[in-house]
Amino acid sequence: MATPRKRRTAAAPAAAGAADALQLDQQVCFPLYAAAHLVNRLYRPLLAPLGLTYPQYLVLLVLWEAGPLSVGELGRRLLLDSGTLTPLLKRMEAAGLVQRSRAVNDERRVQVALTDAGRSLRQHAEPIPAALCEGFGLQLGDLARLRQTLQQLVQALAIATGDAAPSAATAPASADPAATADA
Amino acid sequence: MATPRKRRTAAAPAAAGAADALQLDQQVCFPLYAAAHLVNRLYRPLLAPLGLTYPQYLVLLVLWEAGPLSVGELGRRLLLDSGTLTPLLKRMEAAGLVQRSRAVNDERRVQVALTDAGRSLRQHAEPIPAALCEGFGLQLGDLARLRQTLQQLVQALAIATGDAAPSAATAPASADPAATADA
DNA sequence: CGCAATTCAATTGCGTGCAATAAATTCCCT
DNA sequence: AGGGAATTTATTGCACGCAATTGAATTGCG
Repeated sequence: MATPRKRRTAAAPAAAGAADALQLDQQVCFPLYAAAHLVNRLYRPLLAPLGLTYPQYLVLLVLWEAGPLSVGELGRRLLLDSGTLTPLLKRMEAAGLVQRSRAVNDERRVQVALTDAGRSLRQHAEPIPAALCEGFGLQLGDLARLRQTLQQLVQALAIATGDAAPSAATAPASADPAATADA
Repeated sequence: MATPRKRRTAAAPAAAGAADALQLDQQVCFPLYAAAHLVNRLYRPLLAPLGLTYPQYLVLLVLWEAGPLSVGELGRRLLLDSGTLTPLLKRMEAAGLVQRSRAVNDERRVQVALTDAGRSLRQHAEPIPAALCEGFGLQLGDLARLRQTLQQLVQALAIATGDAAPSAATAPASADPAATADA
């Protein structure tokens, strides 16, 4: 346990203006990156019994809420592109959770619809959000504030990266912002 | 632009206790997940000219700050395991940025040290944090608060997932928490 | 009507992430 | 000293995630 505790010691060679911007501690993106992966690890044991990965679970969340959707609409809501979604949806189809079929009115589109198995998985997923909040170690108020800030951030980043998603992924939820914040 | 604006309309079939916990809008993890990927996309065009990916950039941040480290110590600070780091470090070695060598006192360990090329890349990375904050769309205060909350979250998640990292990834930075918050 | 531009999904190639396992080295205890 | 447990890195297999490209279907414009 005696890690070589060598922390900003003697010869700091380079530009140290005011709190070096290249220091890991000063970065916002690193804890964002790390938290996202850690949350994924926390989900894994909860989703594995359902045979799901986290992005697959996200697809189900959207479909449970908004019925059959095209691949493109799914990607717009989850901020994912077809290169990610197509193989993922094929796996979910092979698992019997969704059904993919060309839209009748526009043969370019592929409609993704839940199967009975996919629909009935919902009840098994019900306890997941609550189970997750266990490991969060944040007050409910902090959690709601975090959610709101992250949604703002996603909104801004989606614009900055060119993914203008007007009614997706960042929707203001129409209710008061301090409502329950789930996993 | 007329997306099929079908938002919690008529037949909401399942349990709607008080703001359904399975609704995407209610989740904290989804904007966390989405923001992490969007940040990655924002980094990409900045890092590509340096021939780096984001996790490779993180490795450099740590090495610039804390000199030669073993693979394990790198993983402890970045919350990554050898399955991720080993091939990544091999690519960085092939690119001439780092040098991997067995430690003399403990042949199990692999020391990762910067080469001259890796060290000199630092000056090219200096403008990156500032360039990123462009697309963030948050006040500096919000950004600092977000960073602090995320660091708390990482701390809690690291404990919950078993990665107890006492002096890594979440270090309190020893200074005042409302200091400059960089990318 | 005809044809170019656009939209949409799929494919390819590469780089993470991580669980599970393997292999080498060191530690520790008797 | 000897031998099993623990530590450390590497490997394998699978699933994202995304840029770039392809190919099919539709739209739009003259």
